[in-house]
Amino acid sequence: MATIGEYGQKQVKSPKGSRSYYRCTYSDCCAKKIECSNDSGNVIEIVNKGLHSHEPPRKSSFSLREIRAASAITPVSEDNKVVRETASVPSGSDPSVSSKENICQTIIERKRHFENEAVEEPEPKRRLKKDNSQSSDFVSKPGKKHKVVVHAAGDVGISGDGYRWRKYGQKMVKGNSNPRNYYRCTSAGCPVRKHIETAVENKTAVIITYKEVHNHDMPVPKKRHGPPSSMLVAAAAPTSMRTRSDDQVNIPTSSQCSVGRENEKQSSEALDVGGEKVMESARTLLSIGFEIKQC
DNA sequence: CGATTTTGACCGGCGC
DNA sequence: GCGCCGGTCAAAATCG
Ligand SMILES: [Zn+2]
Repeated sequence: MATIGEYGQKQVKSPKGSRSYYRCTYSDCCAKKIECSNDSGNVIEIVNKGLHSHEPPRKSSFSLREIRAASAITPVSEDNKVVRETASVPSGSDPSVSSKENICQTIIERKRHFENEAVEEPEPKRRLKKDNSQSSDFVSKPGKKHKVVVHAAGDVGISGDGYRWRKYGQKMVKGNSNPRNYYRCTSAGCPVRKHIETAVENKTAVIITYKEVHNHDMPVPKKRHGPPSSMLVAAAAPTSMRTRSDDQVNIPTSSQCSVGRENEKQSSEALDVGGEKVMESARTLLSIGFEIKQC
């Protein structure tokens, strides 16, 4: 789907056939050309997309990424920013497995709790056809675990878990105008994956979904020269979110410039799937959403 | 020059 | 069985 369409393609099976794909070298230019050739070498189809809206090649001393970000035609750029911030923040829960387990347990508890509760389906406007995918998914999902999304506000410190992540994909998901980013732990043999997506509404909110658990120590201890002992356990603080179901945790500190939009509490709270067995075998899902205030 | 991002293509599942 | 959709791959580009 992407910005325009990606209808979902399937054919073009054999990677053999010449499928030359050209793109304008200009980073900001969307012009693309695709040449589809048959095995015989004859060009069957040529697709030209986009228009060259730029002057002839020229050297740009600015990094392309910055230019892209600067373009900021859509609010998507914010997302990138968020991601970057995420990667830079240290703090992390305890590297030990126990802490993670704790967190998982907490999530599960919440999930169950909400399961009984009514499912909120705001959808003020737009999408009235069969786009009830969200609600329908939740309801109809019988024995499917997957997805435990908890919306909890917290300190930005949580965003950085201290691990190195390599982005391996980005996709637009239905029902959300913001793209979802896919990350994977850079450590070899570590199956941990992470999805980050901006909330449907309230671009300042981000939903992070962790999958699996790390089987290695933190590769990025380079932060403080001091002894890395005694971390801030309060960051995750699974116990902190007990009792009150709707922890409207507002950002205590670091919530400085709210820019144009004020702090909408909004609170999407938790939504999840109706799964009986949440964690199956070695599969552990953990999703945490939190709000980020950026200047 | 290696690590990481970018991005279209591809795959497999599921709903209709 | 087709089409939609979420997730992943991998080559090129880019960063550090
Ligand atoms: Zn890892």
